[in-house]
Amino acid sequence: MSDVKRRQAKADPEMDEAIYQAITQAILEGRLTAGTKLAEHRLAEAFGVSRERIRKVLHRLGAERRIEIVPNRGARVPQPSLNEIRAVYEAHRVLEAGVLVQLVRILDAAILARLDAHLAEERAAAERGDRAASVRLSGAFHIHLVDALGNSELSHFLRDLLSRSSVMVSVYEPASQSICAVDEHEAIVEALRARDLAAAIDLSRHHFLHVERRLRVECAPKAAQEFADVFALPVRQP
Amino acid sequence: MSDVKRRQAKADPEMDEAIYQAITQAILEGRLTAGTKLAEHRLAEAFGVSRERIRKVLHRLGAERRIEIVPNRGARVPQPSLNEIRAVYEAHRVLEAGVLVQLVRILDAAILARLDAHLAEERAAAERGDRAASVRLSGAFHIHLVDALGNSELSHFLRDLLSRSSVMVSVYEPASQSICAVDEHEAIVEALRARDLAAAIDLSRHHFLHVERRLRVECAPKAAQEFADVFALPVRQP
DNA sequence: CGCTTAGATAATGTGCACATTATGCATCAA
DNA sequence: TTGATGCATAATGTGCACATTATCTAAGCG
Repeated sequence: MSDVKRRQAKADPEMDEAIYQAITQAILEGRLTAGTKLAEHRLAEAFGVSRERIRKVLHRLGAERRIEIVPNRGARVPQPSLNEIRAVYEAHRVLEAGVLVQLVRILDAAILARLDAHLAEERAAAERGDRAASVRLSGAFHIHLVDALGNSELSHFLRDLLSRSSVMVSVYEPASQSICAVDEHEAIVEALRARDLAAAIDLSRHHFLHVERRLRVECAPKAAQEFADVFALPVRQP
Repeated sequence: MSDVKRRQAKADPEMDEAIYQAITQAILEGRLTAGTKLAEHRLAEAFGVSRERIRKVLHRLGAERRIEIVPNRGARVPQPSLNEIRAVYEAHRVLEAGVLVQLVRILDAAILARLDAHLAEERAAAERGDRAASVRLSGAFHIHLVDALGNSELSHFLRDLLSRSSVMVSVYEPASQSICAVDEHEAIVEALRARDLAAAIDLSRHHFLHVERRLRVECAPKAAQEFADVFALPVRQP
């Protein structure tokens, strides 16, 4: 009672979210390579929290297909096959075709202005050779397209696909090339501005085929990482 | 030790899956109406399992947006607003447009044969006035369309949308009308057979607009249900 | 009479102990 | 040397006890 016997941490949804974001970001940014074992005890120690909290986050990640969970055998960072990657890209391509169909119907000056502003930003990053920004902005372009519809279902699905393809790119994509050609993005917006639906869909299709063609089967059998190095923030001071 | 003190149930993923399916089906079939509180203790008692098992299933359902979970306040069957329902239908419409774009490219005799077979089944159900079968088959038509692409990502997303719109229909749709007109489905297949993409998209679009137009705001404030009646199977014999 | 508030009660969140299962390793036989 | 087998160890799954939070009720006050 009055003892300092044990102190139970109060309900803290922010901590759950912080751990969730930390692991998600680590996978997206490639700090956690494919195939890495995610042991509950190790993670609990690295974050300085109890094992149950890690367990809850891990199951949530498993339900969202971001990690792979095998009963009684724990969780791993998935190593998708080339076919699964192609399926994700194809799904993105199919979805974007549908988005374009709807977009030409509701297109107005405000939407075009937002897309133009993004293209300018993207081109600036490409011209100054900022690869990190280029990767981020090339993904953001497709997010802008679907967000223009204002449909949270579609936006959520696309972000899910994009987060999955990001980790895939980090595994299979040769790092020397830029992800998306800015020219192709600009061409899509021009077709939209001209209300040329067939052209926009065709450009989008070829754009994705270009990206898919760059994929190579390059397995990255990196050594096991130390979680304390992967996650910078959870260093707790005594 | 050797006592019959307490017996821990061995790991049983099938039980988890059974409970998950039971709750999902109950929501889909309308046995659990919108707004019903899903108390952990009540569910544990109804299924005859421990509270932690229910808790795990509930969090999984919450992650998939099938139920609504508020921290420290428990889980409820969601009562979506009319706008949210429209968003789900719009997402379905946008996705199907993209599916049609890809479908006309890979269309062959086998796919058309499967679609024709389904249409015959659907028309037979409509002509004999089997409303239950009509509802089921009209949803299955759209599943057939996306499954023809053989992309599990797209199939999974569409099934998710369909399961969400099913519960919505049970809440908002007047029960006297059939969900989908078979004629409209047949017209879409005919446009596909003629490789007329623009017509197919337009037919699909109007088809969904017809369904959306039927939606009415009809709140169903039914009385609280007894879980023992809702879930038939978990009656455990002593 | 209406509003606020304090206590009682019920439901959810968390940590821990233990059961169960998988894995690594040494030993032995062919 | 290679393969199989049994044991030791570690990791995951589950139930329970307790802390925390929300909800309900009723008393008190303006």
